[in-house]
Amino acid sequence: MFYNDKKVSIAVVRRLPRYYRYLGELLKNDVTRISSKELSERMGVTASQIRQDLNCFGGFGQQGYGYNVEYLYKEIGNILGLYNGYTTIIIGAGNLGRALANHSSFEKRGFRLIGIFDINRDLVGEEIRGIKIRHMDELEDFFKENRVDIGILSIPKEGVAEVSQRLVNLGIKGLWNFSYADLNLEGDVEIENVHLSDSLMTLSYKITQHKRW
Amino acid sequence: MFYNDKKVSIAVVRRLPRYYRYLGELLKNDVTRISSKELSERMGVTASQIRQDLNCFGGFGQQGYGYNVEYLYKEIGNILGLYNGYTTIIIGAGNLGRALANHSSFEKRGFRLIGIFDINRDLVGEEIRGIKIRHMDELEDFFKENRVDIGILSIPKEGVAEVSQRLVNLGIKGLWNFSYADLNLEGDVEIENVHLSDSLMTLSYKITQHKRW
DNA sequence: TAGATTGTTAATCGATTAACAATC
DNA sequence: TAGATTGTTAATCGATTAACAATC
Repeated sequence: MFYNDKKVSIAVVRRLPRYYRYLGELLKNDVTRISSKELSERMGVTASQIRQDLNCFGGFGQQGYGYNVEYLYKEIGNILGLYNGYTTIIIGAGNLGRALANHSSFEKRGFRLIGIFDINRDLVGEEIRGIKIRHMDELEDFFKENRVDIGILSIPKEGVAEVSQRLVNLGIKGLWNFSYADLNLEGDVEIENVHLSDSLMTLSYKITQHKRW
Repeated sequence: MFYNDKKVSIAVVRRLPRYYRYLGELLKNDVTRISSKELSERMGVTASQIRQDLNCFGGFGQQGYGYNVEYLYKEIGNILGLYNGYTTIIIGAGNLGRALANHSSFEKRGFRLIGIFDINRDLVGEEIRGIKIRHMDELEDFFKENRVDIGILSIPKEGVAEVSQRLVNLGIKGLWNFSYADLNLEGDVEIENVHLSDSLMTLSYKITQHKRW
């Protein structure tokens, strides 16, 4: 069977990492099989949704049995591209950039941080987790010597348009954007925005509209 | 007219901060009025969606004229609760907690950081942006002396269940959760999760499924 | 007034849930 | 085999888009 023709909605995709996380926990607890019903109860979603979601990518289960936890875990990891050894670089070695560089859980998911860049020459040469900070001028040379898949943008919004376009021109595949601007780029690149302020304001809304208060 | 009876969907709410951001930019550029059509073109959404979204909360526009930028900006800010002077505390003064503490843009949106807590006694007394780090043991006393609205959870997932329940028991209104676990709490609290790994995996999926490669 | 644009209803589209035959 | 549970189709629900009368 071929599933690559169906267009999978972003809503489904955004649920995959959560399935992956729960399956990882089950695996850690030596659970070998699970039904969509039991998983749905643990996760607080419907069993129907789980089966629909998974069937966007293939028939991973077995009637009367359920799903093999390890197999499903690996399949979802594969769908998410976690075994492709994607490399990342961080642009902007400020507080957020440093925090992300030190966040070991990304490595655990198969992402490899290979470079950190900043415009501040005072930081150049400093090392974070064994990776030295380079000046932005070295970016083009770095791309000649390394395959860089993902750019992590932890710079103020003022510089992000120019820098991101530069990365796209260098052939980067994806941008993980923490700067508070919407990227609008010429070229073929995937973008994932993390707008922390938006998230905090959403929480603020929920609190404000809460019935109890 | 009263709009407080309509249940506003989370999809609408999550778009409000983005409207707020664009309106803020317009205001900065001295634009005094804007139509849903023009705003829709700038933002890359439909004019219909903008009008529908806004009308969940009230009729902020005027036929034949459009929307007054400053008025709409302030109204949305008010809906989001940005003028309520919400206070925040950070739990976990590791890399991420520090980065969030130094992130001045939250203050710009009206949130006031009043405390930072950690279990590591070596950090206690240290100051970040003038706010000294306290030990977790001081949490209860701190609540006696301060109104705390929002808890920012930047701790490893192992401790988050206990700590968050403690905060809820102390009467916190909202939790902004950066730890890689889903909170499941007894009590009345609003939760907003920021699962960075999930976001990175979503980007990884987009790259992996991209047609060009 | 005439033109522009909203607020709002109706139509469409997509996502979620329910149901059940297939089958392990 | 009988029971369990999937894969998948059909029904429902909700969100988005289109249309247009109201009105500034």
